[in-house]
Amino acid sequence: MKASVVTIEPNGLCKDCSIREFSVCASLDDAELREFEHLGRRVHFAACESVFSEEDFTTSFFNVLDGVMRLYKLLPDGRRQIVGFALPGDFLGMNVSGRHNFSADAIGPVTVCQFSKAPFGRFIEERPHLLRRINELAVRELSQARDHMVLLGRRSAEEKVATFLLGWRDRLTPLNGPSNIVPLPMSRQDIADYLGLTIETVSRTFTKLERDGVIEIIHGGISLLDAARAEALAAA
Amino acid sequence: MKASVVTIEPNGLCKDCSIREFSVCASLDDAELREFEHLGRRVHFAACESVFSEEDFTTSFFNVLDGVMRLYKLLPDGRRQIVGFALPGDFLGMNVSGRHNFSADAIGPVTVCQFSKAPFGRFIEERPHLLRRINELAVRELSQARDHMVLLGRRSAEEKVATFLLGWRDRLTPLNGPSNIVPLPMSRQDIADYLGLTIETVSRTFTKLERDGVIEIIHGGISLLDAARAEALAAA
DNA sequence: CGGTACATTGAGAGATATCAACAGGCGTGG
DNA sequence: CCACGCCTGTTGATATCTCTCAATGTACCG
Repeated sequence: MKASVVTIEPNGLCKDCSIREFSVCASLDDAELREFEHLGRRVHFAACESVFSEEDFTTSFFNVLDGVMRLYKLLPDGRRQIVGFALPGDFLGMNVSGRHNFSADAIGPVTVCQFSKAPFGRFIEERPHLLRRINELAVRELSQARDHMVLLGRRSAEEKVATFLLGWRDRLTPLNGPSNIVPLPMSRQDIADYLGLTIETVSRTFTKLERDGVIEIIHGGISLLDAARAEALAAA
Repeated sequence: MKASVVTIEPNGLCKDCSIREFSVCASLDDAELREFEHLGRRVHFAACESVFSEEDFTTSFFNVLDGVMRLYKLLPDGRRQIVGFALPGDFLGMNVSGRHNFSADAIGPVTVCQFSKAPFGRFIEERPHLLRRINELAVRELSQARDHMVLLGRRSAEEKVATFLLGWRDRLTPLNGPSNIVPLPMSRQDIADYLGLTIETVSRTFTKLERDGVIEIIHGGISLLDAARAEALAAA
């Protein structure tokens, strides 16, 4: 959460954008895309930089192009709940109050496509299909949010960790292709704050899963040795 | 969660609808409203009836007119997480998969305005401002969902209960006007499943809050004696 | 009046948190 | 190139909060 010191570079072309099909822009045709290109600018963030903070006035929307971000809320006493991780293709900045309702920072180096609120709003105004796409993303997020509530409220530590690993693997699949190697760019503390646990419990649970032959802990992630058993532990 | 035995009555007029200003329909003008009237039908549900179930194919959208519903998800072993309570003005049925992603049943008698999916979809198609309104509701729900994640993942039992009581009071204010009497139409079990606690812990926490002079437990709800202290206990 | 469902209360158990020590990796600097 | 220190992660011992199991109480309804 360092101060924001970003680098901006000229936009690449939307049609070459690797994440276009996953993103809001998937709903735009070629002509619209060319117009759209002028609205966004590519911005880089270094590891641990803040992209925006809860309660900031929203001035931009962000489309994640590369890297991973943590999205979180803090209680006044410092307790933190990570409400999600943002991956390439994710769209951030929607709100009703004019303020962000969570904070976001880069976990590793991150590239985003940043859109100023007003011009982007005008662009949407005339393109209901883009609005429909945005709504679709919001509704999908809402569904994920509800799943996560179930996890936070009703699952044991082991179920939480197993569910997280499988869910994270599944989210990475469209980006990296299917694999049993699951990279975990976030820290144990991040995982703990995402799952509503402490760092120690996360660590112990990882170790237990490894002892049980479900995973192997490797540098920067885990290897999923027994996906079937992990599924069973996740309790659907 | 009884089988659905509903009664249907002819529609009243949208313009007389008491919850119109809180609802999706707030975005419609008089002419649209007259057309809109023909799309929805008023449907009643008795206490504990199921309105729809998770994994059901969505065939309708619902606008709650009267009563309270619990929205919940179940784990395979029966553990339940209530993901929200629906009040008059709430709009249900948005999804991306074509299936509901939670179950909904009436807590007491409930009246909804039910819209068949296809005609409603067509109506929206031509009215981007309605879509914008729906999107606004989705984004607001998303924000609430994230707040609830913080509660589930990072708050103590006492904080959870205090937060719930204050939040519930605030949600009722636009409907009933401000009051320190907070009706609780849902059971202790419902509250427990909403807060990620057991019924016993909820009961004990209520009792403790009463002993401490923060609330008084009354029939069908509580009286908020010391709102300031409750706010403090809720830890913002 | 009795029965049922819901709520409260109590005693004890258990899962996760807390507090504390230790290990390993990595970069820095001698 | 090695030594040191820092940061992250792991492991252990203990505490504590919430859950579980059980009993009792209370309101509603036939």
